[in-house]
Amino acid sequence: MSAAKEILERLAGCPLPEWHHVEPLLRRKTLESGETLFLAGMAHPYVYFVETGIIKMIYETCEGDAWVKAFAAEDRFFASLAALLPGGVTSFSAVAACPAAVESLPYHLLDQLGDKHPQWQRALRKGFELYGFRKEARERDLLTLSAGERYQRFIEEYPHIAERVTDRDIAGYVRVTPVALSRIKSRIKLRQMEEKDAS
Amino acid sequence: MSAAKEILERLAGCPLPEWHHVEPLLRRKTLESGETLFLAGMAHPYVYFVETGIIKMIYETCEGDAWVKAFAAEDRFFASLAALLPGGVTSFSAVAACPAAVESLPYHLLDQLGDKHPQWQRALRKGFELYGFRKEARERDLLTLSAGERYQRFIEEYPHIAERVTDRDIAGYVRVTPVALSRIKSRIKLRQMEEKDAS
DNA sequence: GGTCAGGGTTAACCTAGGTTAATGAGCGGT
DNA sequence: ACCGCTCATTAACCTAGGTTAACCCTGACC
Repeated sequence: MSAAKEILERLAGCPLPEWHHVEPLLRRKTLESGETLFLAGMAHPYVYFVETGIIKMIYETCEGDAWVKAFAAEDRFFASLAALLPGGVTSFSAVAACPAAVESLPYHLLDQLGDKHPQWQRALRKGFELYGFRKEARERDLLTLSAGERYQRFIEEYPHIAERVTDRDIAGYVRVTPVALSRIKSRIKLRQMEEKDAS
Repeated sequence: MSAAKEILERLAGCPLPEWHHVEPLLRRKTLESGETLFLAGMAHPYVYFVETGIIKMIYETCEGDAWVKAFAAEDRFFASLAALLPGGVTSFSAVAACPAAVESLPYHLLDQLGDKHPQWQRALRKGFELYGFRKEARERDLLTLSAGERYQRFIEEYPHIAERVTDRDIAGYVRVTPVALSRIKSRIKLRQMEEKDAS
């Protein structure tokens, strides 16, 4: 069973018809750590499904910083929404944060199947619903939390990701420099020591 | 013609069937500036359509800050995605940033119509697509731009909103305090003066 | 007219995080 | 074993923004 099928049918909540039309267009790709899946600026209307490993989506600024928009680990799907819209291009790049295997499908195929079958349309809508839900949470964290709080929430919420990517990437996600993240970590350690001493 | 119908049919790209089933559940509400539409923490599975005015969506922290997630002006729709999901609650409040009139529809109705008619399902999917697209852009701005750049982008991209809300709300959107925004503005003014002097 | 409240500005001070640079640990390649 | 690389840490210094408080302006209300 392909990761794509599993993920899409979980979204739809039912089996999806015409999978035999999908199969031949499903591309599988394995990536080494650090290998690029796609680059910002490309027209890239594909949806990805993570089979194994972790993909990081990054915004690269002209100053050379690389801020991490999101991580996608096993069983997640992702895409550049901007690139799915007609004539759109990705504003971020996707890079393997550790050895990974992904599957991809062209969005126009999903779009067509959506117009033909309510089950597919439902899967797509649920997919966008979930995507929006995640983005809403990310936006809230960036707006309301301090850097230290964002770090703590990240390691609590995604421990399975935190332990498999570099601190550098975590810093990019938390939106601080690696130096600042190191300081934040030592501050936390210090506080934990103090609490232990007090008790 | 209601704002909701106009917005939804623009999303669908075609007329929507069974509008007579929608009409009786469509609620219209006018708000004075500062009046609350809904509060964070509520179960609130409704989609809103802005007829006139501007609604701000805000995250209120326990420290008493109010950060502005987004503004919705004329012809926009919005909802708390988290509250649309079964059992979910809003994590933000919606407040009129100036006198406003909105229409609302219960999401379960849209969900049902989506399951019945491909046109409705398409409208919903396009709606989520657009919502995700906007959130993606917001996330990028928060990750890659400095406070000053975020302010400049905001007044360039949404001049019709910028001139109708208070600086206090703009500061909340840019994610700085009103004091810092004032400083940013005077810094920009200073730079413009210098450029004029140089030329 | 006077008063009051809220928004915007400015100044003084403080803190968190950015910047640069030096140091050391881990690791693959030769 | 050695080199070279990347990553994490630490220190020194700097800057942007937070905090507090004083001030002014405007508009609503009495």
